[in-house]
Amino acid sequence: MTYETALAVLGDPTRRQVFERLRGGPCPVHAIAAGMTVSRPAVSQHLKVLKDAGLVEERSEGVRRIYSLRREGLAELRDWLDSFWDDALLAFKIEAERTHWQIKRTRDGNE
Amino acid sequence: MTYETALAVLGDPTRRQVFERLRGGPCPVHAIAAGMTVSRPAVSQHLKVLKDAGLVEERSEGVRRIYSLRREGLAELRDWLDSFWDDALLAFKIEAERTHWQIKRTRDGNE
DNA sequence: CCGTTTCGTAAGTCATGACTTACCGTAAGT
DNA sequence: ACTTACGGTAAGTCATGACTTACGAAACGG
Repeated sequence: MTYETALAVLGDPTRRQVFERLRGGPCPVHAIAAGMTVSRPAVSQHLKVLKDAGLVEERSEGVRRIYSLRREGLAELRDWLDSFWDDALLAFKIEAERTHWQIKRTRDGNE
Repeated sequence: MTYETALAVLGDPTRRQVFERLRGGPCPVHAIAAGMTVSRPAVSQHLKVLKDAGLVEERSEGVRRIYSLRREGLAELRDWLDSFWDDALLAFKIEAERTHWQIKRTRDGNE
């Protein structure tokens, strides 16, 4: 989805914990909940939010629902982050063209 | 600071709006609030949170407080995001352990 | 000086959403 | 068929935090 959604969804610590739990690989719900302090329904609810945000995908295996990470869901967020550094480069270039001063700066911004 | 903080802080839409407003360059508080629907104190409060998270920095100019973006505050979050792809690469590498592939994702900006 | 601009903080309100327990359907084992 | 494991959904509670207005302090202009 959008980077806004990803940020809002991953902003919650518990939900992030669920998300990171899946870095180890696909996992059924009860196994995710086992390592956490909150109840299993709470985990289910977080998984639904994560799924709606495209950060996680679900597959059925009998009575189990196996959830796994969906890294593409993070792509927009990553691009958004990168664009901030593009901003810095752009501003740097404009500034360099506008003024002929010698510029000694760090890569991150003004000082 | 940590990527957890960055995610929690940027999770709020209004706060993100304040943050993105600063992409255009340093800005005093009243000017930020001018383009928004919420009150000026609300903006101040968001700026405080952003500053505590290291995402923004403040400088005084007379009676004005000029806020500007602090891109380093995003670095940890970006690294965290990248690490997800590292996960994928690692798993892939293990999978293809017999063939000696060189996989590389290029990105500038690393200090 | 005195009024204005700028901004942070205090105090209080209110909605959102993260939990809980309870319940239901479904699949599998015996 | 009965029992158990698994997990989604409903309903209700409760705390967090995002707002508001009101106020005080600091710099500046007239």
